[in-house]
Amino acid sequence: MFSKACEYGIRASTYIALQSHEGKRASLKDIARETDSPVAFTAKILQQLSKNKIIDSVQGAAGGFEIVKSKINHIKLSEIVYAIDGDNVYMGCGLGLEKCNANKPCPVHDKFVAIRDDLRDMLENTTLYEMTSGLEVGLTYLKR
Amino acid sequence: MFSKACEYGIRASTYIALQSHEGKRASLKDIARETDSPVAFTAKILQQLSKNKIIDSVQGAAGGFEIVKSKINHIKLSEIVYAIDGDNVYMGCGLGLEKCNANKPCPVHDKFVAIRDDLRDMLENTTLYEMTSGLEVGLTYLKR
DNA sequence: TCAAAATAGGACAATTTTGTCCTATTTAAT
DNA sequence: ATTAAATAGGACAAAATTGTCCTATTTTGA
Ligand code: FES
Ligand code: FES
Repeated sequence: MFSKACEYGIRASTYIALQSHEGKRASLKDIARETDSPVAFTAKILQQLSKNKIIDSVQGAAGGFEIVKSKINHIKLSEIVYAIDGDNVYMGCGLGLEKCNANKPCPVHDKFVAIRDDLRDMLENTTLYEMTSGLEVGLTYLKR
Repeated sequence: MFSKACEYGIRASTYIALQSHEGKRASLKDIARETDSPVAFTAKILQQLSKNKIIDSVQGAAGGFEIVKSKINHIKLSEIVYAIDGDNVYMGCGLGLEKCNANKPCPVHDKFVAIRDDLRDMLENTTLYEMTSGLEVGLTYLKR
């Protein structure tokens, strides 16, 4: 569904949101540990998210990554997915034809678009805040 | 969503079904041309589908690939996807945790499972026959 | 000022996926 | 029988994705 990079990116963003909500800055090491992700690879992804203004990075000792509190409620999964995986999730054809196109649809077009739209809706309606709410009370997990 | 191999596999199977329905056997060359897929790579995928009893292959001159007419109506997309991509579509976690697990769910579990189940339903309820019906009348396409 | 701790970023390596090429085998037609 | 046309399958190559390593830079705090 999503690339590994995107999966790591969502998990990392969620953890950063969780920490930021408590006023804590998250270090790369912590993020990688708490999301069970490879450290250096995660670093690259965080750079990408930072360039896309989804997270903020602070260099230097006591630096790390954070998300402005007021944004946690507004950042949607769709933004993260788009920043890392691009628009394939939203525009791709289920059978791999060059872009989905209703004017020359593949045989699964109608059924596929319905599912893809549900997925888009889901991503556009799920905020980082929503992602963190179950974590705090031990209802959901970012690693096992 | 699906791997390239799987996309090619679905397109190839659909074309073979279309030809078999008219009593014609499809050659690798024709299949690759009519689905705009790389010939040798498609050959490997057809072998896989053949081993999984989804299509039949006939060696020798005038050989090719075909699907028993009575099966066209019964072969579901889910079987093709499973034969090529395995069970990741059905069991995978949206955030990449080792297998989806409702007892230790990731933060998108509930929403993701709903979409994944819709996708599964779609694949399990779409037959090759249904895939071909629009092709014959020029309503849908296997390439552009 | 200096050392330590952290991110930034370039270069590289490993793995997986995608794709090609060549030879063997099978079958039909001559 | 021989040849031609087709799939089977192994070995290999290319490309994309995933992951590592090292150095530079930034910042804090002693
Ligand atoms: S054309 Fe294939 S999904 Fe729209
Ligand atoms: S645990 Fe992640 S989707 Fe079910």
